[in-house]
Amino acid sequence: MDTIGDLRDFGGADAYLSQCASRTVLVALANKWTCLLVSALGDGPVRFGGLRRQLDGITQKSLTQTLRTMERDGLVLRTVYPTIPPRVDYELTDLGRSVIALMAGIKSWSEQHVEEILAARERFDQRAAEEPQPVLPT
Amino acid sequence: MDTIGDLRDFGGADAYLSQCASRTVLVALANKWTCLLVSALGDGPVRFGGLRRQLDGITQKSLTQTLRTMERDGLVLRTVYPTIPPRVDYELTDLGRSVIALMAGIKSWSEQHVEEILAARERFDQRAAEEPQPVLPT
DNA sequence: CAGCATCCAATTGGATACTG
DNA sequence: CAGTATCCAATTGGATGCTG
Repeated sequence: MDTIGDLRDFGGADAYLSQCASRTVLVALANKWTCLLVSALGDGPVRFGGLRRQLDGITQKSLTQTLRTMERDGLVLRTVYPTIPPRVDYELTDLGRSVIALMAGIKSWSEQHVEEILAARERFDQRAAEEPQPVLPT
Repeated sequence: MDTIGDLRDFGGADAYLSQCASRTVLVALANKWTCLLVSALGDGPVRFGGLRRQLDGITQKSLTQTLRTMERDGLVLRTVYPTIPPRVDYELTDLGRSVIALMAGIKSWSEQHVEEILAARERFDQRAAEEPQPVLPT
């Protein structure tokens, strides 16, 4: 093994380092809307309105912003049909498709383990409430 | 197939729904620090200071907060040694270990595809700059 | 329909000071 | 060492109104 071989993963990128460009990629992926959008787009092209309905709770602003960022990052292809009223399709690029497994994985892990986590939260909050309070001078 | 069979994944949890508890789990996972912390804790117990050094750019406040949330969610086990000076170890629980693959996967995907994404960003910004500007009345 | 622009409230994040 | 507490700046997010 050569001396620097172990240090480099891929061209030396290391998301642990705040100045490494890969950190910006990780930040782009690691947020709820990107995760849910990649999952939703995993089945094929969807229109703006369709995504808005599927991602319950997202605002028009956040949807537009997240889609733009994903388009800029090369994850999403945006197709505008010059019809009236306008129609815009969004679909994953090859690059985008290569993250489906990870993003959909997070979504389904969340769904599979909700109960376990809710229980853990209750236990934690219960312990915290039972904890001896610092004595106050009476 | 029964009528509700297709609708339920796991007890009916669906992170697409804003009111579903699984959405809160997804939100907890889908952020940069949780992603990097799970990855960092994947190798075994680490002390607070060690994590702070490894996760370049994290503040003490964010580190404490994220670790507390993860502890509350049952992903992390916190062990305090009553020594002077104090020493605190953090390690993943079984539940936490079951997300390592996903979180570390995001980190390494980011590192593997940085260049591709940086190139996509440049192309996008280039196109945007070249776009015909709306005519202004002279 | 699929946006953009704007205003404003709320949450997040950093810097700093102090403690068992 | 491993925090807590606080203040304050910055970013995010929602609500609303308008447009090709």
